[in-house]
Amino acid sequence: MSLRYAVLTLLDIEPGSGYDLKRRFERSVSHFWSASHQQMYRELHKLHDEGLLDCTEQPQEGKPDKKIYSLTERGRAALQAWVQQPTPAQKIREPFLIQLFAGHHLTDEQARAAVQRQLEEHRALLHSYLEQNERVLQSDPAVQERYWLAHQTLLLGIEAEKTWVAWAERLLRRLDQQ
Amino acid sequence: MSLRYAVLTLLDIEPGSGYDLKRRFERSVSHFWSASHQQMYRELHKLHDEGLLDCTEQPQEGKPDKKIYSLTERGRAALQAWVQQPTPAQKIREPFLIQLFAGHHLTDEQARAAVQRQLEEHRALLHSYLEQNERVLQSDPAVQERYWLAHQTLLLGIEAEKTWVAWAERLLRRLDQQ
DNA sequence: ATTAGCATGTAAACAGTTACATGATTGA
DNA sequence: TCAATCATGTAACTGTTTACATGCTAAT
Repeated sequence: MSLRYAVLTLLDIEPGSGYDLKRRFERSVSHFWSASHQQMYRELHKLHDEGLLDCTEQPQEGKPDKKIYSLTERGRAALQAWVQQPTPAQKIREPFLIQLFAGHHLTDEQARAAVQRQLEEHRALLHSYLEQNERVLQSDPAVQERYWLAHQTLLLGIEAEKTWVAWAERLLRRLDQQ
Repeated sequence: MSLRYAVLTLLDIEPGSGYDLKRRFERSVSHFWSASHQQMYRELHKLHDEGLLDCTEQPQEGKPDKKIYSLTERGRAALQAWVQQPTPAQKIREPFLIQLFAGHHLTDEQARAAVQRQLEEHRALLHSYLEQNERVLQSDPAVQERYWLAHQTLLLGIEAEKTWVAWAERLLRRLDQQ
């Protein structure tokens, strides 16, 4: 149920096509949501059928037409109603931690390599969130003011990745000592 | 695909029934995996059909029979093979952060209440993980030694919840200043 | 020539949630 | 008597991933 509101939220900030949306998910909300382009298109069709989105086709030279979606009155009302509802914290599902939990099947060398891989992935995420943060801090102060709560989500993403990185580094040092 | 290996991992440590398993998920791996009892039973049937699990029925007085599952040779081999494979980091999906991202639809008072609710949930999680940790630290040192990597996952859970709590508290102070 | 990016979609498989169903025991 | 715990299951639905499909442009 949350994907639809993630879609409505981004289109509320700025209208766009399914393709646009996919990229904006990757660039601006990947620290708390992700979705494939198939999910986008399906959700956009559904929301359009339900009258929460308007759609205007925009012809382009040498490229397929773009279908630009934007919120209708009802769409904005639906988003506003949902935003005010309590939401339970998401359950975590982290396959890598299952592997560590079954870690007595690993040699120290294998464990080291696995942790090292995760460390690199999380360092890369941290790096990209920090870059995003720099971009936000250099943007129009009036926009920053308007979306300051949205910005807090990025700060949480940064803190979460720092936590992962620190944990993985500590674990690697331990594995090295053995 | 990961649920099956989570199930195999727990049954590898100690055989048990679907019901047992459900409780053990809640008590010992809830910081990185969760599943409903329906998922357990379905997965157990599948794994049994595929020959990765043995099943022996254990009659009980005044209670329904228990079906005790344990790993077969092939089950152990399948787990060991999977544990050694690289796994990509899980994508995050946190509905509450969508709500904050659309936070310009909230009054300060509504935002405060929402953050407060999350803070309480994460404090409760932190508390329960710390309790789990105490139990681990008071258990048999030989067992602690054997499962020290598994224990690392709990330490990450604790750090992650501390990060959430600290973030939410900072955000609340900010909202109060407004 | 090949790869990457733009742009949209269908179909099938897999995973997860919610609701319903049964039936016994134990404790408040 | 009512709720909780033990113990297992079916059915329907919703959500997510993976594979396949088309076709154009721009850069290497």
